[in-house]
Amino acid sequence: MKRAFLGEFEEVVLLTVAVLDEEAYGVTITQELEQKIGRAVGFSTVHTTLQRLEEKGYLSSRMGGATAERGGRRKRFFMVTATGRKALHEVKLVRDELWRALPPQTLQLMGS
Amino acid sequence: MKRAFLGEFEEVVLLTVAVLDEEAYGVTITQELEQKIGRAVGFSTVHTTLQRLEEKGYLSSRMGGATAERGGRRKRFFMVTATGRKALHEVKLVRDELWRALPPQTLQLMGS
DNA sequence: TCCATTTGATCGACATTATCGTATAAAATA
DNA sequence: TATTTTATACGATAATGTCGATCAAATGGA
Repeated sequence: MKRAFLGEFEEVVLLTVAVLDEEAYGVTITQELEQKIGRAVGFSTVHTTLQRLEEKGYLSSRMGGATAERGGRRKRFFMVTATGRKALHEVKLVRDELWRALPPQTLQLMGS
Repeated sequence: MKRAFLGEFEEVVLLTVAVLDEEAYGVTITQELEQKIGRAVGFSTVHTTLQRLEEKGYLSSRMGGATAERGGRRKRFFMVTATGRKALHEVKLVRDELWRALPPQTLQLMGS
């Protein structure tokens, strides 16, 4: 494939990282995501996607330091890059454009 | 996978069918799609996706009759089903919600 | 010190989607 | 009925989506 663009799940994960801002790492991302999309997803699913998004340059990450919590491995925090923001913006523009072009009666049937 | 939801490309194809309303078949869908998303896609790509969307119940189709045109095979027209409309609506709600939750400074960086 | 517990990240594998290139079908017309 | 035109169907491969299982690091006690 030549594409290497944003997949459907990749997009919501990227958005979720953006929403969490400074507090985005595996666990919080998974929780917020589940809450927003209304279904459960495995940690590994999210991690895999985060890794791919980083490879594509849409995310960057850094390891966090020790905290006051009980214990546990260090967190890897994620941040959306400028490229990532651009990609999000672009797909939104395309969809908004399509939604605007929908026939009125179709919109009505969806009650939105 | 248990999911079988709307993929990213499937979503724009479904939206395009909705936009074209009565005139949605392979060729017109491909053209409209290319125009909206700003890149070329093969007919076969679109056809494959249409078929999957129909299998999932998001689209229904019927064969068109003869026309006054030069010649050529009959067209298969597509229509979005109620289920399809619902799916479109739902993914939109999720994304809109996420966009609303973005921190202001992130939005600002995107200039939207 | 060192081990159990806690919290997260990483690996490997497989299912589903995205995408092409090529082949095939059907309609009109010469 | 052969040819041209317009479209759909098929087969194959790469990218994404999704898990289950494993590994890593930090901390509090024994």
